[in-house]
Amino acid sequence: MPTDVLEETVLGSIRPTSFQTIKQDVLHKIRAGIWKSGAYIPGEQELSEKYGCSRTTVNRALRELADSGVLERRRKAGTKVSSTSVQAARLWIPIVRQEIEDRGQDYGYKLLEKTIEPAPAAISKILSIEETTDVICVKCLHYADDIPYQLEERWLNPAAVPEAKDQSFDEMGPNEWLVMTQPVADMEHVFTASNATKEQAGLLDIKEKDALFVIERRTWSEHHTITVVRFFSPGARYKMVSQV
Amino acid sequence: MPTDVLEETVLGSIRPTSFQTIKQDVLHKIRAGIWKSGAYIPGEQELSEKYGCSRTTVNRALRELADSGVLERRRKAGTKVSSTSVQAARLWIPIVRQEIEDRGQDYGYKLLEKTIEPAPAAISKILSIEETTDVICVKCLHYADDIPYQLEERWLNPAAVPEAKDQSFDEMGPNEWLVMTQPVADMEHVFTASNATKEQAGLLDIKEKDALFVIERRTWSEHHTITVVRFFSPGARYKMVSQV
DNA sequence: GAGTGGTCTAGACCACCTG
DNA sequence: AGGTGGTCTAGACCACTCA
Repeated sequence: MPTDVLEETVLGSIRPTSFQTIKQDVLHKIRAGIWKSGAYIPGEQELSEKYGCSRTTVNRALRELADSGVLERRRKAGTKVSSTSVQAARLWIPIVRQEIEDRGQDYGYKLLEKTIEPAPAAISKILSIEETTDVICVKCLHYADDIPYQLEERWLNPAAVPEAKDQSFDEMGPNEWLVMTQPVADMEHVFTASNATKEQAGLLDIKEKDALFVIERRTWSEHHTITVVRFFSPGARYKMVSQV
Repeated sequence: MPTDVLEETVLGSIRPTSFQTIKQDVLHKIRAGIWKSGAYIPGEQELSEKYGCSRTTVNRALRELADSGVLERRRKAGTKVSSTSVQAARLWIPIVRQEIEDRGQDYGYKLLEKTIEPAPAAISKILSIEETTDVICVKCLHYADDIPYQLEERWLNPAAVPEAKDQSFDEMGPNEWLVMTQPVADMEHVFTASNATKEQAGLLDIKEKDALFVIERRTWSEHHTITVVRFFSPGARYKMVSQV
């Protein structure tokens, strides 16, 4: 057993080397420059001996590091420190109400419009339905401490959620309603920026052309595209944070 | 052994039930509404018997689903389907050059400015250094097919990367240089939107006040904040996609 | 062909939390 | 107090891919 591992054992706990300890140690070795970018690191077998634990434990540590883009692994070739800076970051996408309440602000909601109309060409394409089909269109506004926080424009596929037709969305936003009633589904997010239209500026109490942070979310269930929604938030007030 | 598992076995492979099969089956049950939002699902022990595999395998499947926010787990309480729509999405943050070349466009680079100057108050705070300390400031432009794609404003902490002082950044952008020479480190990303200043508009060949998608990235090594960088991209041309 | 990572097992102990 | 998930082990077989 090499001395540095022995030190770890003495300094650390008596419990067996955990995969988390190994993760930290690998990160340390990379950050300290001991294992350089692009270089191959020892195999699982060797590491398990050095750390004095089973290969399964080493495997979990290295696997998780590979999942987050720190390491690259290939059978037979081995494991190396990632040289590309393509990093996988974890992004938490909260529901609006929670986001606001978590910051200790009062959440407010106002329905602006709910209509059932034939899908515009662009929307029918996104929802993968015929152009003539009716879709439910909901526009609403979310407030933080009575200040407009986010504008929501949503199209719902009635074939996927027929109950939405009878839902007024007067009191509860479509987001919350969907979360409560619909099973968890696959999502795709597209982030971009746009200039506020005159209408958007009026609703959000900002100036026309002010920068908006735009989140477009598509949601699928087993057989349908459920909904597509765009959230517009004033860029001056909105930040989305991700940490690895 | 229950019939549905038997079916799986007959329809699928002869190999033992893998954690991936279980993940898919759990997702299916959730999407199909068999396991509803907020409801508790069977424990690992019970599931391992139903799937005819070891508890370890079930554990891995459920753990990964919990990691991505689909399930919530607590000891003793059990595992339930997430009721909040707080979803963890995986975000791939590529280096600019790769991003452009992956789309089959030509990558171009131009250094605008490289100075060494006392850190402005805002930057020294972010880099966790004294205000009087010198920092390296680099401004450069990235092109896709000769069209301005992204404006980069970077501050480097000389204490963390002394070699950066001697680097001209004439030919190679600081991003690529850092990736090649510095060990992988911890990162934080903040996404927001802003209006282009007159100067930014000129450089990016857009109109003043046009919406910009802004990525701010901070990078740490073991002992220092290495760098803080802001990437400005025209919102009309830039999209960042994340999928679970 | 052979070495690496990818996965599964059966069993075990433990930390945490709820009832 | 007891059940649940969290983790570790030792061993095994396999898939992939490099030389």
